[in-house]
Amino acid sequence: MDVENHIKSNQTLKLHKKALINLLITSQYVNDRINAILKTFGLTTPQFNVLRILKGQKGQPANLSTIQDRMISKMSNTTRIVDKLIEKELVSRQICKDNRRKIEIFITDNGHQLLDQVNPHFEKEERLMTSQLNENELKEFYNHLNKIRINE
Amino acid sequence: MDVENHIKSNQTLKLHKKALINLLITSQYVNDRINAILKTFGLTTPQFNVLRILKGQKGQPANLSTIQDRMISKMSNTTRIVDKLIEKELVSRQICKDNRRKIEIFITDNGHQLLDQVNPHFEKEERLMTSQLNENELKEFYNHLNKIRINE
DNA sequence: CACTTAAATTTGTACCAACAAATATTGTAT
DNA sequence: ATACAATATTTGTTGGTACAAATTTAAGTG
Repeated sequence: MDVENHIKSNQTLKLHKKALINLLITSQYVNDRINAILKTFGLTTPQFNVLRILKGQKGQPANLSTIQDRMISKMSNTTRIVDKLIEKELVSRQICKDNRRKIEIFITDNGHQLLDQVNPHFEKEERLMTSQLNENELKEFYNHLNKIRINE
Repeated sequence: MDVENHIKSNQTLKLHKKALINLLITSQYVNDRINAILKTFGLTTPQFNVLRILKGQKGQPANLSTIQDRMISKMSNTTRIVDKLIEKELVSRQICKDNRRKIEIFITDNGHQLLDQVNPHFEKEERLMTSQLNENELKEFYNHLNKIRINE
């Protein structure tokens, strides 16, 4: 669907505006598709991301700052996301012996099992959403995105 | 910044994954920049969007369904966004005479004045964020986004 | 008119984000 | 050792999102 149609605009927008609006609409679309999958497993996107980060630790624990560093959206409340995961027994938390300010977070066996269930669906959806773009187009798209964040 | 670096991934990701993650990171970036501007005027993004939609009505009122239709993210709670704007006296609400189920929302003079103040800053930021892409690249970028939403 | 269905909005709940302030622990300087 | 700064996490508050259920009013049917 065209952007003007999507937001039901009655004026003709400049291309750079349309591109930015399309970026927001499309990321919303991607988020919605991902949410729909995760929801069937009782997970939210940030919860899933925390689990993936912990899995990436390969047995090593992570403290909250580390998790926060690796999140796509650097938000401030990893504590409360982890709380939810602990309720579901997907992760566990213990105070770091060396530095009692730090909290070590582990993924549990339950957590691993849930990830293994979710991942095939997740990756299928990722492939589907990018299936209309060939390698060259993906590369272009990637570079264009980088140019928007040029002043980051 | 590269995507792997951004999420501190230690594995090499496939291009289609990197592109999708970059999409989410970049839309987050755009949202953050926009929020930063609106915040100095005491507005949130959805509040600003509702104001813009009402301005686009050119004197005509809008009901809640209309506003919702034109929002970038079609969320369910226009009522509460409008409540915030009424508190700030940027919009007013009155029950439609013809159909008392419908609520007519108007932008106030205050609302217009605030929009006139915000818009130059907003448009400057839009131009800045797209300044590294020429017209042809913007067109490509726009088309690539559409291809991701192909199954919409 | 009574009854049912549909439309438009409101309300409730659970979760997340942004921000600021509070708390707890460690490190450092004198 | 005491005071102070830095680090890591937690907590409180406001605003937003998604979803479902409730409410209100309008419209249609016998």
